[in-house]
Amino acid sequence: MQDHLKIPEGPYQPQTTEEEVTNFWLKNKLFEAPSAPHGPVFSMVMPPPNITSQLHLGHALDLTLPDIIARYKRLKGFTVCWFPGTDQAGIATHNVVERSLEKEGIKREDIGREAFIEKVWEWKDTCGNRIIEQIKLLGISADWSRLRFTKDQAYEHAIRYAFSEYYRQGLIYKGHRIVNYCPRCSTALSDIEVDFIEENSFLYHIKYPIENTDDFVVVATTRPETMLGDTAVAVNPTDERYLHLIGKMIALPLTERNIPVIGDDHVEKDFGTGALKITPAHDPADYVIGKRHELEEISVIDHGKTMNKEAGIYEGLSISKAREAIVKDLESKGLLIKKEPYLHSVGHCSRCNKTVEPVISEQWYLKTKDLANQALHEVEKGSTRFIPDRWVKVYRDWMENIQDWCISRQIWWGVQIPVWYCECGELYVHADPPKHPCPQCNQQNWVQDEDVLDTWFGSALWPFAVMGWPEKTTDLTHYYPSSLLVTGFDIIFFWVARMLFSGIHFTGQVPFKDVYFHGLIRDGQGRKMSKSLNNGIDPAEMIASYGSDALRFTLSSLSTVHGQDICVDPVKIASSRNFINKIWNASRFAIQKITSGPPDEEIQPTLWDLWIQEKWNYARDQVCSNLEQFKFNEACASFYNFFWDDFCDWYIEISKQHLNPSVLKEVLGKSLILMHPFIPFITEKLWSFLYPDAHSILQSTIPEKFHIDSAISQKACHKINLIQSLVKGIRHLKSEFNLSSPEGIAVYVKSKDAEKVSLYDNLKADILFFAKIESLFINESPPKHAVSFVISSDVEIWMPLSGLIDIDKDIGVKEKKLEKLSKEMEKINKKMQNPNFMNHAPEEIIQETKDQHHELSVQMEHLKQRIQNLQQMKA
RNA sequence: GGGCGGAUAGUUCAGCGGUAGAACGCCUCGCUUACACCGAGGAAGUCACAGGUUCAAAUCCUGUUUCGCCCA
Repeated sequence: MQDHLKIPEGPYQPQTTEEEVTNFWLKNKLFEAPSAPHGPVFSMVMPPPNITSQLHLGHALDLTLPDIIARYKRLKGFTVCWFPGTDQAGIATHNVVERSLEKEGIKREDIGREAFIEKVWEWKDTCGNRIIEQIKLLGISADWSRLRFTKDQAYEHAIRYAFSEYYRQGLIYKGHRIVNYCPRCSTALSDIEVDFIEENSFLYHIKYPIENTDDFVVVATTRPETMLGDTAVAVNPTDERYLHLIGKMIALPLTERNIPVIGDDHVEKDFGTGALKITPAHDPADYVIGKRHELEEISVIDHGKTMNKEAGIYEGLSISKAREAIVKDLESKGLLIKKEPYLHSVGHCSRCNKTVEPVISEQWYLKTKDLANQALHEVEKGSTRFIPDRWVKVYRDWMENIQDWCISRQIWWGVQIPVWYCECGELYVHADPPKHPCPQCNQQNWVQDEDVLDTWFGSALWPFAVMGWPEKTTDLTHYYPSSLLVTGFDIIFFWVARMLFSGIHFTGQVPFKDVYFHGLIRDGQGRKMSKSLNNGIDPAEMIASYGSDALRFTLSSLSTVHGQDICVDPVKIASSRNFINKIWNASRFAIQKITSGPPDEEIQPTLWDLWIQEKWNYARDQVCSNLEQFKFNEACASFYNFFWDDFCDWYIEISKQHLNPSVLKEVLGKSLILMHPFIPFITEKLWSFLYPDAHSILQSTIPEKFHIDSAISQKACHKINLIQSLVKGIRHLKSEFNLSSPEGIAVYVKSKDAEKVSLYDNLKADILFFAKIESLFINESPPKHAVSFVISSDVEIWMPLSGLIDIDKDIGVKEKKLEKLSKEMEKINKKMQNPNFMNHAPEEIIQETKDQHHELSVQMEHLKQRIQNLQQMKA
C-alpha cells in the first residue's frame, strides 16, 4: 500500500480507506490460495447467495464470521482456501424474472422456454454479480479466482453426473403419487418447501345418504369441493356409532357415484363427526388410507387450480368458485347441516406463500433412507461436529423421519433432468446428452425430460462440486473435506443435511469437519426483520455511514458460541464506529510519538511497560482461545477492553510523560494483528503507517507473547494496580467535591505498608499526572480541614479543601459506602459462621474469604472513625 | 401433541457453581499537548416464580408461568 507518512486528522473516514484497502488486497491477489499448498490447510466453502438477492444482514453475518476465522487461520500460518460462489436458486429466481416480465406485460409462455432462460441469464449478468461486489465491500477474503456459480457448465455437469450416478445405483426413481403442488409456481415441491400456517376457515358438516335407505352419515370437511373426488367414507372400526355402516354404500351427493364405508384405525373418533370423507387424489392422509384400501384415485382439480371434467357440471370453475357452488347446491338439497368457524393449518409455498394443493402426479424421487442413515451415523460419531451441538438433535429427528425427496420441478430455470426418452419407450440417463441412436429402435429422436431438478439437489453437491468434482482435481485432494462451514440453522434441512449425505455418498468423506450455526438477525427490539414492519437494516447503508469494520465488529461482538439470535440496531453500529475511531486516533497519536520520539535507544522498561506487555499477553490468549471456541463476542470483548481501557486510557496517557518508543510500537503493532481478523480495513491501513516498508498485515503471523519473566510481570501488574486504585480514589474524591483543575489540589496519602509507601514515592509524578493534582504528601499529617477516602485497609487519603466542607454531604457519602460494605460483610460473616463452609470449602476459597473479611472490617473501621470525626466537627 | 431456545440494570444482551458484567441510555463535572465518534466520576439488578442438590446456585436438577422458534 502506498505510504502517506502523515495520517489524516480524525475523525476516521472509513469509506476512502476501505475502498483503497480492498483494491490493494484484490490487486495483489492476497486471498488466492495456491493449487499446491504447503503446511497446514484450512478450507471453507461459502454459502452461495442467491443471484437475485441483494446483500442483507443475514449474508453479512454469514460471511463476516467465517472471514474472521479465515483471516485468523492465515495469521496462524495455515494455507487458507475459501471457495466463494453464487446460487441459481431455482424457483426464487424463476419467480423474480417472471414477475419482472409481467411488469412489461409479458408472460413466460409468450416467449417460450429458451427465450425465458435467456432473460434469466441477462438478469444474472446484471444483478447476480452485484451481490459479489457487495460482498467484497465487507472485506470478505475468499479466493475470488475460484468463484463458482451453480449453473457454470462444469457445475451443471456435476449435477447431471450426480443424478445419473444415483440413478445407476437405483437411488433415483420415477414415482406416481401425491405431492405438494404450488399452483402459482406451477410446480411440485418437496415436503420441506411447504410451510404450515394456521388459517381461519370453516368446517362443513355434510350429510352423505346411505344407498337405498333413509339413513345417512355426516362427514365434516374443510374442503367441500373435493367431495366430487371422494372414493370412500372411513370410520374407526371401534366406533360403535358407525359399526353397522361399514361395508354399506353411500350415494355420493352431486355425483352419480356410489362409494363404500370402510373401517380404518387411523380415523380419529373425536375429530369432527368421526366419519371421514376420503379423497385420495387431493389429500395426503386420504392418499395413504386410499392406498391401504386400494381405493380409486379420482382427480377433480387440475394443476391445483381448476375443476376438471371429473367434476361434472363444476368443470372449469376455480377451486373457490366450485366451493361456493357446491355448498349452495348442498344447502338447497338439505344436505348441509352446518358450517362452523374452524382454525386449521394450511400448507403454503415457502417461495411464493400461496396455498399449496396436494395433487397426484409423476415425479422423480431420491431414495433417502440409506443416505440419511449414513449421514446421521457420521455426525453421531463426530466426523462432523455441530456447534452448538443441540442442532444434532434436530438433525437426527429429521434424518430419522426422512421421506423420499421429490427432486423434479416443473419450471424452466434450472438444470434439466438428464433423462432422454425415445419414442419406443427406451430411457437414456447420463450426465451428457446421447450421441448414439436408440439401442432398441435405432431412431435418433431422443427427447429430454422437460423438468428441472430441485435447486437444492445441486446445492447439496456444493462442498465438492466447487472443487471440480467429479474430476479428480488437485483442489479436491488438497482442500476436501473442508474445515468449517458457517451458516444459519434455518437451512439445516434444506442444505446442511443434504450436503452431508451427498458428500458422504459421492466422496466417501464428510464434506466439512465443523459446522457453526449462527443465530438469525433481528431488529433492535428482537423482532424479525420484515418488509411489513419496515424494520429492515440495509448493510450497504450501514457500511456507507459507519464503515465495514464497524458493521463487522457489531456482528461479531454479538455472536455467541450458543448461536443466539442477534439484535442489530444502528445505535450499536454507531457505537462500534466509535471504537474504530478510537483505534484510529490512538494509533495516529502513538505513531506520531514513535516517529518523532528520540532514536530507538535502550531504555530501561518502566513498570508501565512491563504491565502493558503482560496485559497484551493476556489479551492475546483470550482472543485466540475464544475464537478457537467460536466465542466471537468474548474475543471481541477481550481486545476491546485491552485496547480501550488499558492501552488508551493508561499506557498511551503515560507515554505522554515518559515514552518508550519500541514498546509502544510493538504493542500497537501486535494489537493491530490481533484485531485484524475482526476489523481488517483499519488495521491494514494503520499497519502501513506503522511499518511503511512492510508487507500487508495479512502476511503477518499472530505474534508470540512478550517474553517477560512472569514473576517480574506479575509484580509489575500488582504495583500498577495499586497505583490505579490510588488514582481512582483521588479522582473519585475530586469528583465528589466538584474539583476539576489540578491547581492547588493536594492529596495526603497514608499507609503503613513500606512497600506501598516507596512505590507511591517512586511513581509520584505519574500519580500527579493521572489524578490531575498538584501535590502528593506521603505519610504526612493532613490538615484538619480535609475530606477523606478509604482506598483499602491500609491506604487512606485526605484532600484539604479551600472552602468550607459540606460536612453533611460528606457524612452522607461515607454512610452510604459503609452501608454497602456492611451488606457485603454480612454475607461474609454468614459464610464464615457456617461450620460446613469452613470444613468443606477448598482452602483457597476459605483464605480468600478470610482476607476479604479482614479487608472489609478494617475499611469499615476507618470509615466509622472518619464519620465520627466529622460529627465531632459539626458539634 | 413432541422438541428446542429465551426470561439478568431503563433497553439490547454477556456470564452458566465461589463477592452481579458490557454496550447504549441516564445523572454530575470537564474543550487537560490522539480522540466530544472524547475524558473523569456516578446512579441503576430479590438474575421470571416455587421447590431441590451443594459448604456455596443467576449458574446444576425438578416443576410452574411466560415469550419465541421448529416439527407433526
